[in-house]
Amino acid sequence: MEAEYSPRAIEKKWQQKWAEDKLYRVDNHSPKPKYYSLTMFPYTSCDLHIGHWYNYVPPDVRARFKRMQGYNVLHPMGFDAFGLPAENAAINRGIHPYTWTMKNIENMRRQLESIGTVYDWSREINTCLPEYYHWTQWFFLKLFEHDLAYRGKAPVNWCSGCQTVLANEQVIGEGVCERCGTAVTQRDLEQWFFRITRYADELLQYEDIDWPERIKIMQRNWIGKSLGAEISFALDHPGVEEKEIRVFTTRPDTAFGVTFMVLAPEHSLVAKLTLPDKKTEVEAYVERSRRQTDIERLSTEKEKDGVFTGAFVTNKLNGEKVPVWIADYVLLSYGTGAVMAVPAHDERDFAFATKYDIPIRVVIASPEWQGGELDEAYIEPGTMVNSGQFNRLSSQEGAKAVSDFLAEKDYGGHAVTYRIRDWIISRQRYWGAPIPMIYCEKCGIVPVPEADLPVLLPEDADFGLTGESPLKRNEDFLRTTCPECQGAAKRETDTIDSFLDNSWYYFRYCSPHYDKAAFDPREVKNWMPVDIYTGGAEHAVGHLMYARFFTKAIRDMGLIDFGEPFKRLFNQGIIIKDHQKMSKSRGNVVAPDDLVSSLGADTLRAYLMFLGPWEQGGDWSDSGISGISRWLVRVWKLALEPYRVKGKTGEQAHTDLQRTTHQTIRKVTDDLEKLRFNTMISALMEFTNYLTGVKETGRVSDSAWKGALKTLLLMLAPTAPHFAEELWQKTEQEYSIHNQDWPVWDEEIAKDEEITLVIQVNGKLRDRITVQASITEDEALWLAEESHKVEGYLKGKDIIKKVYIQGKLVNLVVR
RNA sequence: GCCGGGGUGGCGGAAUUGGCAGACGCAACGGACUUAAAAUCCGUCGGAGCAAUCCUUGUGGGUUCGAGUCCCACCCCCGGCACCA
Repeated sequence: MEAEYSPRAIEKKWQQKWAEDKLYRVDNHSPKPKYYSLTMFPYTSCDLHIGHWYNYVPPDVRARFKRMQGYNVLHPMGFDAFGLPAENAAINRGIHPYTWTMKNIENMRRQLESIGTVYDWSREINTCLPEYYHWTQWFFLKLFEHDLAYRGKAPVNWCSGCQTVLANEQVIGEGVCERCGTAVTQRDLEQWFFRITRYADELLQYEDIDWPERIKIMQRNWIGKSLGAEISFALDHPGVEEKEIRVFTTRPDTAFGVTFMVLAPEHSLVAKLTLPDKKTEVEAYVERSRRQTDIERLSTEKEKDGVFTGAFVTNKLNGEKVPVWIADYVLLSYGTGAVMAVPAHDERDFAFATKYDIPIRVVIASPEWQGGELDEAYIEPGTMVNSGQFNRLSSQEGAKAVSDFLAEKDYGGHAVTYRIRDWIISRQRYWGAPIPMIYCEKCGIVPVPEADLPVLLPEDADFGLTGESPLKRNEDFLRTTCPECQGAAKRETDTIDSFLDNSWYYFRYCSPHYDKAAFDPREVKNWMPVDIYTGGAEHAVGHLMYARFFTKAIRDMGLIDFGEPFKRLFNQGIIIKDHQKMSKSRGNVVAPDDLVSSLGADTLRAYLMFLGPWEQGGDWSDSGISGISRWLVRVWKLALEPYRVKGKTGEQAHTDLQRTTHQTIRKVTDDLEKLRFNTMISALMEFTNYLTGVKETGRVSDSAWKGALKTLLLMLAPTAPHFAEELWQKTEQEYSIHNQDWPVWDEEIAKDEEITLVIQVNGKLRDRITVQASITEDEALWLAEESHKVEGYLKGKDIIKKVYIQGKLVNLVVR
């Protein structure tokens, strides 16, 4: 009797052997076709939980499958190591972020190794090491050189919890910090920006990539392209230089219905326009909106309010004077920060006008409109009325006609506006790559020369949260000399948003230790773009959009010749427990280390893939995993307990075995291609059950049996790498199973000889008969009508129609 | 409110193009083995009914010879966005 299946013993053994043999070393110069399989690298936190495994195991299985299929597979792993959480955790524990991060990485690497992943660890990257962030800084300089990085003052998102500025993409839900949940407020600050808006239009193009519809929609919404018109309103105000205020509208067809204008409270003209007797009220309103958090300010429940400035502008289209108000429902950051208010055709304007008793004039007639007053805003398209020469045009025609007219008269014209804002990358925190810029009194903003990179992050820092970078308090760091005039100068002390680190890591994997540049262009040409990228959907408008922007930006610098980094994107679901998200506070976290030591990595790998469709996630069940354990033990016995031919071997048993084997190869291969891991496991289980029956009856030759068993082990290898390797060795096959070819199927052999013909009467199942797959329509119909079970349903009725579906069914329609 | 995804046995989930609903597994129940239990093996397992048979994929309609699958209306759950002029 062979040894029992003991995962603990075999897993360690093989992991060591594979590492010694450098089995997973990726060769850059292989003649095989390349396949770049990328999984979003983890943020360095304390521990990997079962959710991480759910992210890493299925791609690992697929990468192993692709290797066996003959591809040269790059399936690397690394760590996203800079950023606020590490710094916060380090502060809380009173240790240095570096120490904390490196300790975590060590643990995470150990955990990732323990699950039997195929990563080539010689390619590991770590974003917080100088050999990496040297090039993050270099890219910053390149973006600056190409006018894609600039310093500017703008109202920015401020998180008082993290004491730093956040990018728009890091503000989530109703305006809270994605890291700490604190309500975000606005501050006017000088910051570094990346000009992602320059790529807004190109980012809307998805023709060349295979991405989930959902992610594309989220990005489209985030970019928020709106077509409309910009319209100039004449301003003639004592003591004010500006002679116009421009607004953006998506409804130029309503321009004759403007009865007031609203400026954002922060608009630069507010102070200049406000009449002396309105000053107190206006200033109080501006002050109040400045202090509100975005949650308060943007709450849709809040009643719209505002203040009249006392000023008027003239609508150039009809010569009417309309009052200028300020209100916080108008955002400075969108359009021109000013809107023309058309209360008859906009809900917000309607509410506002009703509240302050401002006239409401209908300029778009609905088909039902009789000329009376409106009870609510009519926002649908209609026919233009009260609009001078544009009357009787439809909204659509009118919008174009009005815009054309505006352009002709130089009153404005067609315009496009985006919701997306430039990417703020300054962080007033320690744990990040220093922004490689120098401020010189004489020369102004001077980039650090490339030769001086990296600008090292000093080890000693005082992490107290003050709202300013801790680097500012480090004199050795702060004081420097100007690269241009050699005079005394100061360094930029803010650090780079870690989203830049992870916007280019997949380029680094191609040549992870290259020290002459961020990447070796030949290796990038060899490996990029990524063939499949897998990870969580939460990165839809953050990381995934930044990475696309980054790739397009460096393409335009001539560094690469493609604009999309990830050909195919796939988002896995999340794994839950007892219908709830796993979290420490709920106490329902499944700890993988314990499961590995009790059940084994292979069992856990197979179970994670079995519990549900990968894109949907699934419900973790402690008892469910025992089904996988039992299955693997059954396979173990099937392979190791001797096979005995019983009686005469039969031709039929042999063809059956061949057919089932080839059908299983087809199913498993297809499921792996389509990332349908749960049904792949089912198919392997069915095949196991089938082989158990074959073994019991013993009607196939010893060699046929061995062949089928070998195929089963090969198909198991990606899922259960240690288990399959052990059985491969025990059945005296050549090491290593992971270097074998993936089995292929023959469509002819996989073909069914016999089929079950379904007989229906009026669409209801009445009989099934087993027939040759080659049956003709006439034979099938004849058999159906002759069926004993069907007889009763046909008695006394006329068959008015006979439906025959090749190889499937007969439906007799009777009356 | 808008945009995605989803709703199938006690549970997780299967079901190419509209063609045998419930694969595979868990749990449960019955049996074998055992002094006993665990493990293992064999069997049953959507509901009603003694049975023939009938009912059954969130609800209600529709198209079709035939609907889990397509169309219309609605309900519920999950995720995202939400004053964007």
